[in-house]
Amino acid sequence: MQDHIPKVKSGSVAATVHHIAAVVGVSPMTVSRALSGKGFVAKATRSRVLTAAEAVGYVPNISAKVLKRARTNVIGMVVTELRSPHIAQVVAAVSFSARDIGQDLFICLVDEHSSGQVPSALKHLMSGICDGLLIALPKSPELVLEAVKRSGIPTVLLNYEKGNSKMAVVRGDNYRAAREAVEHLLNLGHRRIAFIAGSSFSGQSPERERAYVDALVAADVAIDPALIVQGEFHQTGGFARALELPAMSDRPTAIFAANDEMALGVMDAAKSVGLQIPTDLSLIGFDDIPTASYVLPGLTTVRQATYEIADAGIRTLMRQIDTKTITTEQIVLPSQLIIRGSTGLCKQD
Amino acid sequence: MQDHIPKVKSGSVAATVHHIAAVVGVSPMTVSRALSGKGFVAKATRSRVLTAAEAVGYVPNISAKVLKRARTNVIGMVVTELRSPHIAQVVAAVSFSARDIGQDLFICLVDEHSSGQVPSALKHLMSGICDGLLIALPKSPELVLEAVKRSGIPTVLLNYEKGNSKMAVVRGDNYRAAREAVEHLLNLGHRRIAFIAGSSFSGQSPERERAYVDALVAADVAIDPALIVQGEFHQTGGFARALELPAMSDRPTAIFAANDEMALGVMDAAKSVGLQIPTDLSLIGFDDIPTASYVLPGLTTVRQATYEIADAGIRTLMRQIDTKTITTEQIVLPSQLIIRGSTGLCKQD
DNA sequence: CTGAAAGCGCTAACAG
DNA sequence: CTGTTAGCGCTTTCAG
Repeated sequence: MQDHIPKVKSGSVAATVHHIAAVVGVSPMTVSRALSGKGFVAKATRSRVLTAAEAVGYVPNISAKVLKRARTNVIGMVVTELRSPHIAQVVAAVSFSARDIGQDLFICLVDEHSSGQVPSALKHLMSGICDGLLIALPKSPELVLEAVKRSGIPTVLLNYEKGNSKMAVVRGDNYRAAREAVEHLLNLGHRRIAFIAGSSFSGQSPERERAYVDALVAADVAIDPALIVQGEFHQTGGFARALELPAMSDRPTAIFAANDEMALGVMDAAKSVGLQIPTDLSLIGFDDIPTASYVLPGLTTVRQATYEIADAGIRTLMRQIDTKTITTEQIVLPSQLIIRGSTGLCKQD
Repeated sequence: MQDHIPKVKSGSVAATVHHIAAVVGVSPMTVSRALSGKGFVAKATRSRVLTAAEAVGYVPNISAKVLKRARTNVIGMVVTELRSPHIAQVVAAVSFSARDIGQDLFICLVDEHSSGQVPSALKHLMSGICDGLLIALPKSPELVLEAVKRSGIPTVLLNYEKGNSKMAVVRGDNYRAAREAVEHLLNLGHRRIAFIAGSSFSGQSPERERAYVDALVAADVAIDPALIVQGEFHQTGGFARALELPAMSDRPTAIFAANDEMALGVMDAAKSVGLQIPTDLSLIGFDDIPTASYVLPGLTTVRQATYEIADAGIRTLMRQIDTKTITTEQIVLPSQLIIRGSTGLCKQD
């Protein structure tokens, strides 16, 4: 008595396994089997089903799958910012990696100021649509992470550098590369080196700052708190901080910015106050965003292994999904100091 | 005999209306009504339901809603590129607008080279999860648009400037503003003006080019095909084109680039070949990406009404969704010429 | 005001 | 190799 099968695929009504079954003259279950490739279906039957499915433009309804707790082959990604070139690169890389292994990616931009609430977009993402979640929140509130962990959905954190998250993390190395960057400046003779910090939420900037402090201490250079300033990861932040330079009594001869955008801000500010880079001021950024290699002089910076991070993130997530096991490994991929024209010998000896 | 109700919300099993119903001692239907606010529920009952829902951290299962063809309050957005600052701005703006009216946004990055296939991510987006679709494909293959149209899902195209799409479109003005930009150069005395085109897929660059041609013709300046080059909307494209300048027999005194990224590429290339901007070369871009106002000299450009476009796009889409009517209006929002330091008087008279 | 029934599209599990 | 049954979580419809 299955007479409530939708009539015919007409215009805006999507085809279902029932339609195809009716066309081919088999049961919906056979269609399902033929389409999924699981179980036994006669070759002839299968090809007829496949042809019919193609003809009606059949698209399986994810939601029905979700309800059956079946795999959706969709993974969700959560970010708080997309206008940052580096984050955009990470998202693009993840998107490519996902596609490579046949997974679709739904990206969600959640409000960084979500006052103690789990964003509803994230709730949606957790409600079964996705097989797993990739979280790249530069400002991850612990509360959100808690909620995700409790939900039990396979999750991997990207570029999150903080203790006790008890979730799998894949990130680029911050400390070692940042230390190398500062040592590069020290080797060039710089002693007055400023650090422009980003936001502290993801733990990345603090690690870079720790490396900065350690490198100076190891070189017997006293830490001057006046040289550690806040740039909030924005170009405007770097710009504003650099504009203050000429007024300083003993101005730094080099600046290490916690990301490239702030460094580019410094670069423009330097020009506007008449400081030549690298002659008057050496400059290092972090991330190696595309612009870093086009500006003049080229920006010395630290390149994170973005594609490798994305790939490892996806793979780690897929492993959790496939094995139905939540893991908590921490994968750290090395970053690399890229020396370009923005750093030079300190001439103020 | 509903004894197959899941026992208790335990850890990773999401709470359902049944759980809440069991806790409160009512039927699932009453819970549904209380939660949705539709239909009549005694005040006391409602508040008990709400309390219980809050307590167990209830999140409605979208997929179940989808299956019932109910509204999901999720809208999907499709883009082919996220690393372009302007597109990132558009996506961010759309995301904000969506949140403002209580809708969640799922963003999907689809492959621009999707060889004649409708990307599976898009299929998923169309399979009921979303109430509507916002499409901002700078390289929209008509095939994809066709598939979307056939599916009957409410859709709005963003910044798509091509005829016969038969879908609603919201976009920034290209022709008028581009013409104003070229006229600005003409007024400064420039006659040798080059145009660096972007890709032609979205129809935006061709419109800007048409404005360029018309402006020159109206000013009795002959069109020199050698001055119309292809930059593919990339910074590298603009950079490469500009590097060729010094070798030209009668090099242009001004360049109009179809977007800011190419213009910034030109800027860096100009520096590297020893051309001063605006002294030796005037430069105009398009989009007014954040960097445009930070570089030195500031980049003269055309600002698209990004937030207004996003807002109008969302509103147009919501109207379609709310009224269950597919519309095909074309909304064009004015763009604005922003004059900064990269354009100056032509000195080669 | 509340409940019961049914079914959205799909697929495990079981039965032929 | 194929079909039947049942049920995922929700809401529309109809009945109290």
